[in-house]
Amino acid sequence: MGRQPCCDKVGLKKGPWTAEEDQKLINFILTNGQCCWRAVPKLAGLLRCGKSCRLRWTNYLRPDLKRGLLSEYEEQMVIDLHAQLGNRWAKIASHLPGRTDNEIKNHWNTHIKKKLKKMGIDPLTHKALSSTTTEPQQSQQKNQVSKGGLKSQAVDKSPKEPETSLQSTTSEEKSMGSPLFDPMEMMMMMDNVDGFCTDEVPLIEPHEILVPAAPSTSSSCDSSKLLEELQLPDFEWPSDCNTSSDDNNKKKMSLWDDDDFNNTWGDLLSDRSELALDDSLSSPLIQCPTRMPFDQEYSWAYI
DNA sequence: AAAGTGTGCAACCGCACAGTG
DNA sequence: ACACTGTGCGGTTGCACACTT
Repeated sequence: MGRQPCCDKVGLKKGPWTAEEDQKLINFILTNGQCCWRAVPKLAGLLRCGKSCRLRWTNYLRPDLKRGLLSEYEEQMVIDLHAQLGNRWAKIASHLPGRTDNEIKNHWNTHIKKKLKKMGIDPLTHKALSSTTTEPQQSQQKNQVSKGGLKSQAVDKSPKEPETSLQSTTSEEKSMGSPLFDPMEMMMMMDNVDGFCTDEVPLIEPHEILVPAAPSTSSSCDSSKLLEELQLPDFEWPSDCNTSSDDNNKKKMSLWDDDDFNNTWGDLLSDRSELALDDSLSSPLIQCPTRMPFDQEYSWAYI
């Protein structure tokens, strides 16, 4: 049985989102919270399909996203989780607050894969490359299931596991390999704090979207603050984004320049008045130094 | 400086699952 | 049980930018 397209594609815009579209989507979600995605484009005045709106929001506009390259710690976590879970990016992402499956998937394909190969490790099996050529690729079979197969095979045929962090990690998964650290333990700890797993992210209501009253006096890319708030264990972030050896990273991290950040939300909030937003929305927003992921190009300059 | 090539990432596509009537 | 809708997920693509020649 063929599925109907998620939306009528006639007349719908595709390709990169414009600043204006972003603004519309943000304003809509700030006003209404996340609701039925199919209805979002219509209600928000966007010529996009709902799916595209959801993707844009979850991968780029969501206020709880971190930006910038993954830290070494996060990278190691991804590698380890991948060894256990395979290409279940969403699940992996659920263990890395502020990271999206798309981001992790991209990072895996562009960075980690190469890194592992360079180290002589097969990124599919997580075993030494020399040994993978002769051994039956159990791990690969488990992890690298053809399109759509992942869900239809053992992984998700079992009764739906509670998607709560590593609680869903099966004993079988746990028995596989020997992680460099114990993500289970890590996740248990994380679950005990106010952090979240993307699996568990509730629908965001307008009053739940938090906006910083003022940027931190330190560099806004000082993720350690955020980590402190989350009370994550022994999470070492670069104290300054300039410590990154990667110029590209520097550039991206600098997108979180205090000024930009301040202007971003300040402008947004001032703009929102034009949309006749409920004033009650404004005050609770000014609460928490949550970061918004807008990049240089957009940086709300259009506001 | 220009052309060619490589890289990274945002976005799209299509499938599967869950929920509902 | 079935049809249908909405959503989530993973794979893939295309483009912009960086780098090299």
